[in-house]
Amino acid sequence: MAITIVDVALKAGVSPSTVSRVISNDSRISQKTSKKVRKIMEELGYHPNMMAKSLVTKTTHNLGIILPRPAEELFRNQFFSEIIRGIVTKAASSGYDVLMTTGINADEEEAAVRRLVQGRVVDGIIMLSSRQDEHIISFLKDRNFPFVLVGRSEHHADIISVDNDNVAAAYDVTKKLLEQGHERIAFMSGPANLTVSKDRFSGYHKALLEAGFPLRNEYICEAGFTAESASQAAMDLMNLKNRPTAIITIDDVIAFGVIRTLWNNGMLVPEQCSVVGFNNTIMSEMCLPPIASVDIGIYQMGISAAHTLISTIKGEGYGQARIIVPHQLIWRESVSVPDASNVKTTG
Amino acid sequence: MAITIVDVALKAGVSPSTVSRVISNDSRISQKTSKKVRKIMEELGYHPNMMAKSLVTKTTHNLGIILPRPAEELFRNQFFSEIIRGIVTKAASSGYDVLMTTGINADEEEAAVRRLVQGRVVDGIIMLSSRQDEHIISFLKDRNFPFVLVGRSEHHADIISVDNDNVAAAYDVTKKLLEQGHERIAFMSGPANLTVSKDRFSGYHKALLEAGFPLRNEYICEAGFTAESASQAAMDLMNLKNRPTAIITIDDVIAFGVIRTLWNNGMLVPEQCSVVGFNNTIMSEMCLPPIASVDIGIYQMGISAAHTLISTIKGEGYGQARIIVPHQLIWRESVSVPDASNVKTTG
DNA sequence: ATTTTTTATGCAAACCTTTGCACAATGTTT
DNA sequence: AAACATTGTGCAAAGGTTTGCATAAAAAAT
Repeated sequence: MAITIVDVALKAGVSPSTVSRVISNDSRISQKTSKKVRKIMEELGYHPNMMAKSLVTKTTHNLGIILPRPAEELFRNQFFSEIIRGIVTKAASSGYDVLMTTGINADEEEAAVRRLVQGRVVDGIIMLSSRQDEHIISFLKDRNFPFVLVGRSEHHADIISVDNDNVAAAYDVTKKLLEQGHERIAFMSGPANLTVSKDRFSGYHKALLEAGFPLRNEYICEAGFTAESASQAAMDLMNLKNRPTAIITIDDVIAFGVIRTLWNNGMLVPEQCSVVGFNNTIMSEMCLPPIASVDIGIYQMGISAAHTLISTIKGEGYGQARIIVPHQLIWRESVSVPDASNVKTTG
Repeated sequence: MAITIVDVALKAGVSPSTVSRVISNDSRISQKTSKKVRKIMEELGYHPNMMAKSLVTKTTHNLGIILPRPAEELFRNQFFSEIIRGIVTKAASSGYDVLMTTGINADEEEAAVRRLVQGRVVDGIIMLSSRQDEHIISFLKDRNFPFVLVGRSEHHADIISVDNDNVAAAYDVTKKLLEQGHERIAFMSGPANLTVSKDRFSGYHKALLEAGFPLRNEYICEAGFTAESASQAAMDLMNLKNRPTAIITIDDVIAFGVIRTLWNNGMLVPEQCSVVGFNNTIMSEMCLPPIASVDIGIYQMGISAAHTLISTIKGEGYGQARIIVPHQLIWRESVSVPDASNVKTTG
């Protein structure tokens, strides 16, 4: 039988209420009593039962994370370890623990959320959105339950979210390539229906327009989630009469696939073609050549998400906000000024 | 005000006990009552308050994970996302959530553990040991609190742990290289004080002995945690009169560092020297050339750890066990049969 | 028709805290 | 010395479940 607050009270010759007040540093307790009680607590190795505490305070000091469903696939993407690291770090330093759960399918996922929310298991929830969780978002909103979305919701504008600006990031990358003299810049997305694909394409498009270059369909292509999936698209690009001098890819993995494909076919990066990735994963700095990429501040997003959620739980403002974490271009050897022989060709 | 079990009971015209029994599928409840109560629960959107439940059952259905302290550094290593993925997946499918916490320093870490254990926040704990947590292990053991260690404890033999066999893995790698005709095999560890460095070295040593080859000091060297740290050691090896025909490194990152260093100095892998990594991270399959590595089943370790912990919590056996997850050699292009011109040189 | 067994339900205590309110003791003002 | 303010503590209710035991109703056995 574990030792409780009344054991401490008895031994200290005070009431449980007093012990409770000592623990919460209630100003009304005298120095003397406080010291005495603390000593007994120490002696007995007392630690409050959090369940009992939560039951009365209606507070758990837990932050919930719903892991994206096909955990299998998505976890590979360094994204999740990075963001969770951010969340846990911030949470811990604010006195919160992080509770993770996941569901095998949409129904189970929703059940998990209900369990956490209605079962009062967590004080707030961070949704790692990579798909349509609109249903769950509605559920949380209806109940006015504290939550923040990492990413972007298409249907709900009036929620708290933490995200990066993919349009701006792609715009910056494209613009920088243009400044370096590249004129024939290709864009290789992931699966086209992903928001991130669309957003980054927009940025690319915008920069091109601004610089007065037309959008050329043969420079726009699509890969999947894997390096292999980039192969065909890469070769198609390089077989064009006016091959691009630079390729912007939507992810380091795809950039990797492109570089490997070119290499396998006797073409060097960046000599024959510059390649840019996204997300600045370990891979990008390790590759030969190291891949220029965009650090979209994933760790920082985790920190921000936890911070914002905790503020919301405590009722310190927010309530509605869209927090954008700044990105940063990381220029590496996979990019160079376009080769003279390539540059002069025009489309 | 949230809706409680008595709201349901009232509306269904039964007592709270009955509702409780309906929820837990108590066999004594009649079909009719059960159906009636379930309908009301549905209507009212009732969900039990887990805190209250935990308070009386002394059970939380939470698994705790203590994240290694310098979370910063270690998280980079894909290890943690993999293992957590395994843990969460298994936990979820067994009706458990996973609660993560961390401490900034040793004291905070211990405080966190006490909070979880004595505060009855979790039913069991998974320790991700990468350092001396002996103190915490003692604490858990003394209290007879369910926990499993991922890794190995030097001081405590009689605990449940999940690990891979690094000695055997390195032995297998070395043996395979010997079989391919390599005779001059170097070994590059990480920081030498790490258990993993020691174990893998043992395996290497053992295979060499068995094959009748002497241990040659100039072939044993040490790198750090990063690719850069491997540079000097790699060049030292290649500058030897009898340069090795193969290098076994303790981690893919180090293998990567070696490959890059050789490349920068005009040497090709595997033509000039074969290189083997460890851990089979994304990097190893993405590298040019892809790195032969050892899959030590990290995801599977997560699964096993969660599985074993849950069994222990439920009192289904275990109690003391050392579970070894099998490894698997993943042979890739960074290894080839030694070049004839290299082979004939002898030391 | 009575007793026994079985089946289905309810009562109330217990789990461990926190906290509003009342109260006692001490110190301060008139 | 009386009235008042201040300070420190305790009482008891509340929070939402589960569960051992008792009991009522129904079914089965005598």
